[in-house]
Amino acid sequence: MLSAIKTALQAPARRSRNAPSGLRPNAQGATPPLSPLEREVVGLAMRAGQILGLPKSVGAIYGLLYLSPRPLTMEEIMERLRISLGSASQGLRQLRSFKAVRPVYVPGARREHFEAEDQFRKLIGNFLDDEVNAQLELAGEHLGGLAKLIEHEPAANRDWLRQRLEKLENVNANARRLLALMARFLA
Amino acid sequence: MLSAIKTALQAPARRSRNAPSGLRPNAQGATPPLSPLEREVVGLAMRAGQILGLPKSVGAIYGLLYLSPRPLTMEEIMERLRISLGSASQGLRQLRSFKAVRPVYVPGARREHFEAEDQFRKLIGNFLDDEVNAQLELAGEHLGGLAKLIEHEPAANRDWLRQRLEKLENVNANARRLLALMARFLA
DNA sequence: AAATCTTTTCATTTTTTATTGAAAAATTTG
DNA sequence: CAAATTTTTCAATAAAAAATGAAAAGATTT
Repeated sequence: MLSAIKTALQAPARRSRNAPSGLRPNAQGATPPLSPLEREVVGLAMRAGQILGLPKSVGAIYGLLYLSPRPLTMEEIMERLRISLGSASQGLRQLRSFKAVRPVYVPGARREHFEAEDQFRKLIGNFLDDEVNAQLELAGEHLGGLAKLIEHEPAANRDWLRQRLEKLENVNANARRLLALMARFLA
Repeated sequence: MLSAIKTALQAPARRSRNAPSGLRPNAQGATPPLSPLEREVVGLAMRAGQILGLPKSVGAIYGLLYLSPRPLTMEEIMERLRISLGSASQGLRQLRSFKAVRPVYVPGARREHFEAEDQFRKLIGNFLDDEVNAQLELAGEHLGGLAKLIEHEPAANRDWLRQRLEKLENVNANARRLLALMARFLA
């Protein structure tokens, strides 16, 4: 686990005196450590994200924003989670890419602020579309080309292999149906 | 990617002369390289497995067995996929643990033989039960304890935080419903 | 348009995960 | 029950993934 986040999650560590490199300290001054509630929710989001194959820092950012009553800047995110500039930037980019997080206009603020999408329907819908469906289609295309490779197999196996490939195609088709069912459930 | 599997997938490489360490050469003699069809299906299984968070070698083993008209021994799996003893042993263990592969009795054979479970209903059902459901329950337990942490938050935020936590609990409940729906679809 | 501030990029470093293979354990055979 | 064979375990290594932070690029202000 990212040791900085581990630290942020476990120890109510005191904030380091030095500003993170390349950015000047937040105007407000001290960044408070994560509260117990925040630690829990950030941890939860990290685990949930990992199931979907996201880096821990990405889940952590989402968790922090989800529990924040006001939009946060990238700098605040960095400081509170104790992650680097690069992680914060890339994590936010990834979260924006599937609309789990959106930039919000904050009047008079120079820095960009972010807030979490809290409609999980949308979140999950996007994920199913972008990730799962894409994979299914890719697999479907591959499967199409396989039948003709059977000719290169020993004659004795061909019928059996044909059955197996057919079964794979059924699975693909059923997976699409299941996906559609899930989409309906979410709507 | 595991370079040996990469090799096995791409080059119709000639079998190495030396027997793999610790095992004497297969009685039948030469192990044929993967056929084009096998290469495709093994690759497909690797990718599918990765979506579920499995190591590539595990997906590869399943793919090879899925396309094999007869049960294979661990040694045959090692040789054909060109993976190590340890990977084969651990991969088979993992596959057996969620019943994607089962040992088959082959009369007169000393070595254990394996075949792939080809009923994807069962496979997916097991996966949903063991992995997804377990995670949901874990998350559910965590969520239960969070409400009392709200007391430690600034009073001004408490109502808002309560709403957010409530939403999370709804999501958890809905996810369970969705899981039940999927189970019904599979049956 | 120079200076200042903010964000992105990306080569390097760190961390995590997967693989290997020798040794230990278990099993089977004679 | 000893020898031979097969399977599992696990410490070491290799490969892959994530995080870091300095430098480049992009904005905004004065």
